[in-house]
Amino acid sequence: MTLAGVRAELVAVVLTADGDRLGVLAAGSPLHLPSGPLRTDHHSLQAGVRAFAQEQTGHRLGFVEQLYTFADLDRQAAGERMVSISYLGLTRAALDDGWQNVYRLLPWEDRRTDASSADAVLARLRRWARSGVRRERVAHLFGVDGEVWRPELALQRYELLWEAGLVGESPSAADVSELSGAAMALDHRRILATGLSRVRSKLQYRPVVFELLPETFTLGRLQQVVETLAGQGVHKQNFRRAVEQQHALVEPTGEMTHATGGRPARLYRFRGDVLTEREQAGTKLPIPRSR
Amino acid sequence: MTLAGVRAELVAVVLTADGDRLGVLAAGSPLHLPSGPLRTDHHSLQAGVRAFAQEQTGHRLGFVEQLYTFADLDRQAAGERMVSISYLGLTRAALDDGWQNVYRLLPWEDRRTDASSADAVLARLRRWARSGVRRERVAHLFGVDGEVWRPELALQRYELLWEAGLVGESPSAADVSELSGAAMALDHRRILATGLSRVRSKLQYRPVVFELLPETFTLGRLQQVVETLAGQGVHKQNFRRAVEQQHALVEPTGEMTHATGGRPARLYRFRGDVLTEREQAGTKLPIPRSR
DNA sequence: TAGCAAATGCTCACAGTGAGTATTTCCGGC
DNA sequence: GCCGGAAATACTCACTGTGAGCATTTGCTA
Repeated sequence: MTLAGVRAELVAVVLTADGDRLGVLAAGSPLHLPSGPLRTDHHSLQAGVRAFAQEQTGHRLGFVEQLYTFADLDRQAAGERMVSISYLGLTRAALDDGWQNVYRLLPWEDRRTDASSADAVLARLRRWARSGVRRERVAHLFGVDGEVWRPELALQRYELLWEAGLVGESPSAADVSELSGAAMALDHRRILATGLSRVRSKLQYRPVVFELLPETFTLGRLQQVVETLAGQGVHKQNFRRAVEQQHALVEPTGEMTHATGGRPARLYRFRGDVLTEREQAGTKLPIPRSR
Repeated sequence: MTLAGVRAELVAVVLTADGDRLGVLAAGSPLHLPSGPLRTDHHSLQAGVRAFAQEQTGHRLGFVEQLYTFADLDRQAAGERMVSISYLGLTRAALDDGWQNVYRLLPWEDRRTDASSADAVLARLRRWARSGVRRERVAHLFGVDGEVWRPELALQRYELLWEAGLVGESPSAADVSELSGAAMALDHRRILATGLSRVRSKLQYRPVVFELLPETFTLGRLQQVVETLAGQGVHKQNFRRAVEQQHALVEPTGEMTHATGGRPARLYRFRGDVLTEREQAGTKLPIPRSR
């Protein structure tokens, strides 16, 4: 039995939504997500993430949540095993040169437009997936052949593309640089996909986007942020209905803004008790209403 | 900047359902979840969990999934920081003395009966939660005052009880041994609650319980396992309807069993493609059907 | 043979949700 | 000052999913 020498590091997927663009903090070539060693002066992992993110990037993280811990052997360096604990962080910032556009790093995840880049990936995928099982998987993950597109499956889509050799870092990758955009270090694109999946999942049961919006906002702004994260347009009228019905989520401030280009819009703010992180969605089990 | 010396260990929440009892592997006094150091001969973390679980307990794990990584300072020993990577594992076994009954360690999580133990906890909680915010939290998590009980909030309920000093390991705990059952080491009860939350969450979008059932089974058996995990009874007819509608989940084998005590029941098996882990549920966003 | 137990079959009402139409109210340009 | 565009806001409608309950089947056991 061989005990491993271990080094531990934190890796952060820091996202921000600026208009219709989704940004992630990453720098260098190949691109690295911000990361740093685990230190003893961090009270907790979360505190560690907040601290080094602020030090390295100058951005204060609002929402922080653990994603996944990686420690596969291929991350091992010189006899010491590397344990990477990845975190998702949301912050509010304008996209400058510290930020990368997520939808250039995972182009197939943006379905807001007519998705020409997605089509390119899909065409290559179809060639790879001739057999039944692969084909079903493609259909399920990419929402074709009668299946629906699910934004939150970003990680599984990445994994499928990796298997198919359609992202730059695949072992079997050939000429795919135009499909997956800029090179990313190690498995950082996978970690990014994990973060995107997570934030989209959270979006489903509660618009956990208040970290990405100013104090007050219009429903149109809120919808835009949601669409930016989901990578997909939503039905405007129904979106407002859903948000407004979700009592205890937002409330009108009473003020209006005229800066929308059309009819003036009511301003809203998130209600305080939303901040106490109400977790999780309704069950799908047929549970009796009574009792 | 102080770099931490780090030790890494794996901790497993291994669950099994035996009839109406939910079992978790734990031994010793106080009870320890099975755990072991991270070793270099493990290809991956998952492989490591499978290996040491099999070595320590003799049980082969079916489903395995990472839960959470803990590394708070209070887990630190002698200058070396301990990073605990916890995993959920499901297996099929009969409850013998290696197993503990989950609903004795988290008694308030069992709502299948008239829940006298849950009432005891709730009474203490109400005394603790007089103020508005606390009261709302209690209502939300414990499904009182018009709110519904959500099985998958097990972790948040544990955390609330911990804050309220109503579990044995709370810093502010008084005479609560009768509420939370046997003592558990470190934060192992929290990790157990995390595992329970996770398995219940997964249950919502897909009955990921085939690891807990034999090759073939009746819908009644399936329902019993689901109820055991969820800690809650479900509506029988609607449960069958849900399962049967969920095409591609189960299929009848064509055989019947007479061992049910009533009318003979059709036997079912899980369909093969379920095993390829179709992730995640339908979105709650009002996304247009067309396109 | 009666009665029980569990499985199975079927109906119904209602809430939630996707979708579409219509109306209001500002701005900018002419 | 008037007109068209843009966005916000308001309402309606059909359909489906889901909670609930009633009814029937079919074995076993007393």
